[in-house]
Amino acid sequence: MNYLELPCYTKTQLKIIDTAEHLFACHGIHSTTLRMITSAAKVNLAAVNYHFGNKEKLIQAVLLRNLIPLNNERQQQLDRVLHEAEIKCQPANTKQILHSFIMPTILFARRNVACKDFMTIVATLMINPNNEFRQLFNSLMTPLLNQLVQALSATLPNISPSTLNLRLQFTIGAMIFSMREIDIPLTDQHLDTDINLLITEITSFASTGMEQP
Amino acid sequence: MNYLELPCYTKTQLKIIDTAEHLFACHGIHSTTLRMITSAAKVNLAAVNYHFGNKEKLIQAVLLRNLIPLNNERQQQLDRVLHEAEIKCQPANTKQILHSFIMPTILFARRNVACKDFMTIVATLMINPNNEFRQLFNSLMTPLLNQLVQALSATLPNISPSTLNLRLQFTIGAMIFSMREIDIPLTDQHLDTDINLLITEITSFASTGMEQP
DNA sequence: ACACGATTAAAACAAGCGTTTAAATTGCGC
DNA sequence: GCGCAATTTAAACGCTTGTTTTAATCGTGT
Repeated sequence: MNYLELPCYTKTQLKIIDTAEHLFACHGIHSTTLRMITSAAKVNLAAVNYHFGNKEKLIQAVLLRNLIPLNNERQQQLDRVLHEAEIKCQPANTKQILHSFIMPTILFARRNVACKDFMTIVATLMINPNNEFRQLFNSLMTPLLNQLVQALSATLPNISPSTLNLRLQFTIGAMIFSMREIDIPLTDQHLDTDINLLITEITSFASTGMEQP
Repeated sequence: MNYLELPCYTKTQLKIIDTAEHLFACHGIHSTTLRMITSAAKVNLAAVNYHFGNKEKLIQAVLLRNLIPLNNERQQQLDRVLHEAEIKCQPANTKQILHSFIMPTILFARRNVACKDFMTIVATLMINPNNEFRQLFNSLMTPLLNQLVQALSATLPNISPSTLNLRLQFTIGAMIFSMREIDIPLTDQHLDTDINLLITEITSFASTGMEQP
């Protein structure tokens, strides 16, 4: 359920999308100009309008190209966890549920530079309230997040759904802030934590916080 | 220590700063034009350049006007917690330390619309890696955050400083995402949680996560 | 009431923006 | 190898941006 497909792009279109993705993350979506994108991608200025229609549709293409596979993977992991729990006739535990969301996200963010860049775009989207792409973003995220809350509710029936909502929000915030080397000026040491350690750390951090009475 | 002072502004300057703060949060710093600011503030277009020099210095003024009082308050709370612990001749507990940072932040974010708007700007700043104001931001935050890590280290000597760093990063992420009604599409219910409940929730969420073995 | 610095006002500036146009070039089926 | 559609190119479009300029107005000390 909810598995979405992607259009297939030509080489020029991919050059543009790849470059745009990186520049969007570095300088922000609105500060990135078509001239920056096309000159970095070594294509003509008019190529964006020719291949995508306009700048906004290019942004949407960047979002969809990354969010659809990522969400498909998250959905697959959650389905697996819920299915295994169903077999054992008992609800999945908190750590498993959160892991099904956190693990694919961190793996994606660490896959390569482009993916890491993309997560910066997503983080900016989530934080900015009046974003024109929020509706698109929400339509992609809502089904999965609702399933997560539902699964958590089954596992933690003593905690009210509104509290679970709040704590899931905390969890997503913690995850987003852990994904890239956000230079929170804690120390000057670079945070290139081992990826498996990072996944375990954030999952147990969120789980213990989620389960507290 | 580390208490900084603010310049005092004229009425016109304040009108501009107030308006800019709101528009920056709504549309992003770079998407907000001087014409948007000056027309909303009902001042002349040239007023920004006359009073602040240029747009960048206006942005810095907005940052300083909010961050300096907020950080002074955080510093005061941390000093108080550490002082009380010193009197009792035992390290402050995790919850107290985190509370000294979280409580002033959430109170500030809920003070009024302008403050809430400002936190959106801060969140965007923290997420975007190549931001031109990061250096200014870091110079304001580093001293306080280092003290926090140090205090946590004294309380939780069995947890490595790098792990504490990571978990403090989680904590800040959770806090940032809880501060404004980020429309994470969980449910369509509006998240106007009671402010004291929110502070307790996030403090204990972060504390239990911080203390796990 | 006058003078003079501080502030506001209106207009213009060059530069950069997204987009469009029209011509040049490419690539592939026949 | 020709022809035609797909793509690329270069140039220009109208518009908005941050900033500057020059003139008008304000406010206060004498």
